[in-house]
Formats: sequence, C-alpha cells, structure tokens
Amino acid sequence: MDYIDVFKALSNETRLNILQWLKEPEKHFPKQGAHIPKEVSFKGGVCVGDIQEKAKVSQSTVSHYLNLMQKVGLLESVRYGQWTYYRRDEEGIRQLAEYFRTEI
Amino acid sequence: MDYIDVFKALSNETRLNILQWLKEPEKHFPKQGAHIPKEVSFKGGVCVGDIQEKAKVSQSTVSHYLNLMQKVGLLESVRYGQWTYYRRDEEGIRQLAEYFRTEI
DNA sequence: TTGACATATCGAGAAAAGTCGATATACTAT
DNA sequence: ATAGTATATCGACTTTTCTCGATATGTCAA
Repeated sequence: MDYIDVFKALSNETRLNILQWLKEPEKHFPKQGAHIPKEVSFKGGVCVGDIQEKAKVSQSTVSHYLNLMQKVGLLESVRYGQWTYYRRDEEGIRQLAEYFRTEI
Repeated sequence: MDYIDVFKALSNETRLNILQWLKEPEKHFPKQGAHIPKEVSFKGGVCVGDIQEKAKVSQSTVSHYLNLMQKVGLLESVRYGQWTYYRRDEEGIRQLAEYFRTEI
C-alpha cells in the first residue's frame, strides 16, 4: 500500500465525499442495487452512474476517480453485466487506519 | 481544520518523512536543540537547517514545506533568535486522527 | 555599522493532477 | 445484426503543485 498515493486520493473533495457516502450507501443512494440480482451478493455496492449523478462531475471523471480509489486500496468493485459496483474496501481502510495510528 | 489541505500536505514523501522524523527528534536529529537556551522550553523542536540537511532539498523548499505543514495544523513552531524550531502539533494531529476514525 | 548566518519570500519553469468531451468497449434486448 | 445503455479509455487543455535559485529580512557578533 503506497500511502502517498492514498493521501493523494483523499486530497480531493469529490473523492472524499464518495468515500463518506459509501459508508451509508442506502442513505445516500436510495436506488442502490436496483440492477443487481439477488444471487450476486456485493453488499453496499453502488453503480458508477448513481455515484456520478450525486457527485455532479462528468462520467469520465467519476470513472477515473473510482478506478484511482480502487487502485490505492480505498474501494473495491465488481462488474455485473453492464454495471460496475463499487464499495469501500474496508480491509484497505483498516490498514490505512493502522498505519495512521502507528506511523503518523 | 481543512482536511483536504492536510491530506495534500501528507501527499509528499519528504513532508511525510519530516513528520515521522519529528516523532523521535533525538534519534533523527542528534544535534537537536544545540542553539536553544535552557530557559526557552520547546521540547522536541528542531531547527530548519537541521531538517534541511536531513531532507536533502533546497533551503527554500524545506522552509516552504514547514510553513505549509504548520498552516494545516501538522506542525507548530517557535522562533528563537535567528533560528526557527519546528515540532509536531500533537493536538492538531490528534484532531486529524479523530476525524479519521469517525469520518473516514 | 558591517559582515556573517538562519530563515522567509519571490518569481519562474517543469512536472503532475484535474477535468472534460469524444470515442471505444462491453453487454443487453429486439 | 442493430440499437441502446453503462462504463472505460483517450487526448487535450487548464490548473495546481513541485522545486529551485535569487533575493529579502531579521538576528548576532565584532
């Protein structure tokens, strides 16, 4: 985990918002999971389009952001059909918190 | 406290190093406090020149970095004579940790 | 008051990040 | 096959950050 890159990812209001919205996906994305069938379980995942709508940036920007946040370990994703669902990578975030507590 | 700016400050290897070095100033800056007289107490403070030497960036860069880190609440400083001593702002860092724990 | 030193500020060029529209890819339904 | 939808990638332009050398400011010692 490259912590410099994680901090860079957190250095942007939209990305920070996304991370926080995803703490309570049902609250911030009411129609969350509309397309996902019951047999696929990816609890808390929200699709790119819903995040874009709320974040109010272009589709390409939000896609880029989500990919970036996934690469640094803040989010994880699953593709189902034409949708990609993103949710918090709680293990990565736990690791970051641990680093924070011991090294910062 | 503007957390975006704090994360920006942490998004740089040199600055992150400085913050970590200052956790154990005696270890990383052996001659620490050489100029500071006993009657002035600023425990753990290290002067700009010593930090520059270790960080291996230009004097103007390190001065800029330290000022930046102070502005966002990661460091605090005191001027004594021609020297400026910097140390961690433990209260600011505590606040950041609190934000981290509750919001991230 | 002059000269030496520590630090801060200024100005600038280079590198990186932000952000978009256009386009490509992948999937779905007809 | 075709058209429609969701997401990803590309290319480009703009804005921000990095980093430096030069210079200014403040302090101390002679």
